Amino acid sequence: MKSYHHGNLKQELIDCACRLCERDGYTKLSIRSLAKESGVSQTAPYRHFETKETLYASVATEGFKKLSKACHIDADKKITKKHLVEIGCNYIEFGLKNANTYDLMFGTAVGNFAEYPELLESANSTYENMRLSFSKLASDSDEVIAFKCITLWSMVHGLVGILRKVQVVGDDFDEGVGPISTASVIATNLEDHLDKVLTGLIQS
Amino acid sequence: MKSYHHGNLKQELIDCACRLCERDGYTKLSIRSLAKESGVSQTAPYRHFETKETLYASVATEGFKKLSKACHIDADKKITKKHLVEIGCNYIEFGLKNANTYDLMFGTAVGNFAEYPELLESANSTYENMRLSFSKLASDSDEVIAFKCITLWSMVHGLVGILRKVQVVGDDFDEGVGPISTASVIATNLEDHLDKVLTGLIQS
DNA sequence: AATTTAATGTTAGCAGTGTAAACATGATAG
DNA sequence: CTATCATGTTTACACTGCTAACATTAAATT
Repeated sequence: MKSYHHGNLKQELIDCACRLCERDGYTKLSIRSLAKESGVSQTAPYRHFETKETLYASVATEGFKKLSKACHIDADKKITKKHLVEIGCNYIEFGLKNANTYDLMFGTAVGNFAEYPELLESANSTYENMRLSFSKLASDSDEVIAFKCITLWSMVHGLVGILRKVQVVGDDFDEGVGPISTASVIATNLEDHLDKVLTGLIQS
Repeated sequence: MKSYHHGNLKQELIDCACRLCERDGYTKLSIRSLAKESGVSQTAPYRHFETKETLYASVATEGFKKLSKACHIDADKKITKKHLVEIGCNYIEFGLKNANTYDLMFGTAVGNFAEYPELLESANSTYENMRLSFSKLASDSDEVIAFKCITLWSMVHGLVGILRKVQVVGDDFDEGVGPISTASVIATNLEDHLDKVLTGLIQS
């Protein structure tokens, strides 16, 4: 009883892609399998996504929207260092819990964000979130605020990458004081850790 | 006049893979093109690399060796904060100049380092370099040293990722005080930046 | 030195991929 | 009611990773 036209294919493809991407990693995602999953012919997705990269861009856009939401602090409240720590924690938590999507968002799968306006906007809004919070924390110049944003962002981004990678780097010489145990300690005391590194940053 | 047996195929494949990987990114690397480039049949590489991931692992191993070398500080000298800054700078410089190889080393192309002993060793030696330097900087416990390593590593790793990504994130609202200009400022004043963030870390 | 064995190469072929071109269907605008 | 256009299908091409069966030659064993 299914009709020739699907009706809502694009959104269904995106949803499905997000799911499969997070489950198996974006490398394992194929347009054909996606089409099959949606009960549609192999090339139907091409009516909605010019290339595979366009599909990637859509998945990444969804990712940035979720990340933005996860890092959003209610704007009415007064912002304190604690809030910044919370943002950082939420960011890292997102990166660790949505590792495969995170790879797509920050890897090279989508080469040039500027080619995908929605992706650009969602990515920038993540930054804008952070910018706003810093601007409410202290009356810094725009330059200083941007500097603090980039610094915090690179810190939490780096932690996501290293915390993930360390798990995979072998425990030959760990013995409770090596990188793995240490990473695990950091991961379970994220707030403390971020508080520490943020203190220096905010005072600067 | 070429003989049936190549003689040095494995090494030539690795070298060639490193070159192509850095030039075009590891996604564009195919075993078949690699074989053609080395003047050998499509499936000859399979005598030396069980799967494509094994080849990736070899390229990543080379990458970690180079990274280790780039971050090596002569062990005889007394280590100062300046040396740590230099290590960080060299690390970041490597990441930015060998971006595609860096992706392979820190992405998910090679799932489990433990399956590739040489990769494991070369990756760990990068860490070990850092560990040694920190241990010569101050008489901290092994735990504290490991903590400082992970923190520094995540900082420089994060900077590599963000500095690269920001270039690609659109400049709609940059106007000289946005993320792009800021990232560029940080990139051209890496030493200052690392000095700043390291000061807090070392004192902790 | 002759012969067996193992390492390294080739050929042929399968299943899967991204993508383009030509065609089919049906919702919608005139 | 009809023409148009968005959306779907079929077919096809060039490419991929990888396997199996076979060829060649270097190395080990007798």
